[in-house]
Amino acid sequence: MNVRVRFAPSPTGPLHIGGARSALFNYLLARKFSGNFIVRSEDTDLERSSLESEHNILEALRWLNITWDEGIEVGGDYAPYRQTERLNLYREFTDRLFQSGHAYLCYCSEEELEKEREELISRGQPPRYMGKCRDLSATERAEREAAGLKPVVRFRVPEGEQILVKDLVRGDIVFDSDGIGDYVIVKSDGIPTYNFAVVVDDTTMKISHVIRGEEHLSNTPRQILIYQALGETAPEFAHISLILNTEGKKMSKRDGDTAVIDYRTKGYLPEAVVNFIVLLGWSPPGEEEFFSLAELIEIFSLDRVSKSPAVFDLNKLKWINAHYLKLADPMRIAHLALPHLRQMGVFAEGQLTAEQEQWLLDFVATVVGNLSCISEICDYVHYVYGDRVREMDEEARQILLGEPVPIVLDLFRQKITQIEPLSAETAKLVLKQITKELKVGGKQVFMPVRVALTGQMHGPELHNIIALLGKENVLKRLEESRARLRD
RNA sequence: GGCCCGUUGGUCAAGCGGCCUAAGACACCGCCCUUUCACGGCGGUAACACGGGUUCGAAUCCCGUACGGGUCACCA
Repeated sequence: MNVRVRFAPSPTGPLHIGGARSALFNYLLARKFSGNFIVRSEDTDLERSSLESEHNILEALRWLNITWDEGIEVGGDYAPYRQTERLNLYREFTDRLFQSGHAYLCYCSEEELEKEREELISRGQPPRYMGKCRDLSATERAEREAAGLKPVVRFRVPEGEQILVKDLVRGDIVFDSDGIGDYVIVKSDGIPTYNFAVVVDDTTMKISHVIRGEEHLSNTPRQILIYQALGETAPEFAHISLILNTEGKKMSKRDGDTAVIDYRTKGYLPEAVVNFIVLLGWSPPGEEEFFSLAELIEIFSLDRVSKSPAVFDLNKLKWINAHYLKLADPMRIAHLALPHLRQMGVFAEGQLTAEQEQWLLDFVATVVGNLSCISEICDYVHYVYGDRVREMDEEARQILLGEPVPIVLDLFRQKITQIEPLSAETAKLVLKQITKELKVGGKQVFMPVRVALTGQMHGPELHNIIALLGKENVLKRLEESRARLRD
């Protein structure tokens, strides 16, 4: 069987984590079985849909390296791939449903429907449409038309039927058709609703597997009913669990960091985000946890997808990202870090000089092991850039008050002044010589120099700091610390 | 409220009736390495929601209860 899967977001906001995971699972399955992955747009909500959101979603997918064979911007045999461009098709299918008696026009007003809903709830019944317009006669319809009422099209839900949803991750689920009221399939403005359009699209695009979020599970029987009315076979379904925030609620825009693209600007690597996302709700067969997209295609399978919801754990994402950061080409990290450093004023706009480029590369190399995302590099700038020493805390001051400190710092200044050229290697040598000449422990040398230079007791490798700072800044910082000591 | 889904450590999760005195990972804590932070290495704390069955035997199967979630739109 030819595997054809799709990701069909509604372009009403940026791509969020949950959507990215649905897209990823679909993509993985398509690649695994040499099938097709389709991306389309469910933009029938004219109010909230925007091209901007659509762009954002596609951009985020591309960033994650989730590519599609058919769909928006790439085209394909089943184009168009935007629902608002497929209106004629939906009309055809609506006609088919009218002809077979599965659909009818409904003229009920919003107020009427609201009243009905309230009554049902107060009687302890599920709110649903009870079928008032089900069997309107031709004259009754004409009356309402004459009164200027705009009808919607409703689907006639059969009575007393059991609807079986065979779900690839949750097993068989049975729904009772009596719990479902006749629902709207075409709005009064002629635009189809989701439940109808999705069926028309999936069936005409020959979709074989529908992998989507759990929130669609209770919609599935409605859709199956339409497949049956149309005489089409429904695809296989797989409903994956929701992704929750730390409070255990469904992740929503309000939680902030839900937009995938934000992770790019914060300096997460796409391979890390993919690796993290796939581990939410899917578990690998072995103990290895790091996977490339290519490896995931090999080993991914729906039967290791979890039924229970997963909480988004930023700690784990950071850890995974740190891992990929260490593996990545320093040049790549440098380029990604550049905008952050420009923002901090370390670099002006425009082309870097060869010297600056080298400095950037060295900087990245000395701190990349400590980063869990690239924007954190900003926290390290003060160590290695500029001639001013950072405000120091009491503990650090104490270090400078130590007995042999002036001698150590003096000797250090002398040697630094003389050394040519000043590099990480020569700086290392200088430090070593001082411990030898003064016959003191390493800590007696390193700590005072570190504090005098950075104001901090912690930080990157000292010799790298010295080299990155450069002779001039080192001497200025030394002078500043000495002045402070005298106060 | 009806229907539907879910419930293993703080988090992600393995587990598909005996291998479970429940794996692994993140986080946390400790130790080692080290001039510092980190990286790395080693170790530790910590869980089968509850109650009934079924079975020689249940985290695993069944039924209830509780809790969480989804859905019931002219949103998708």
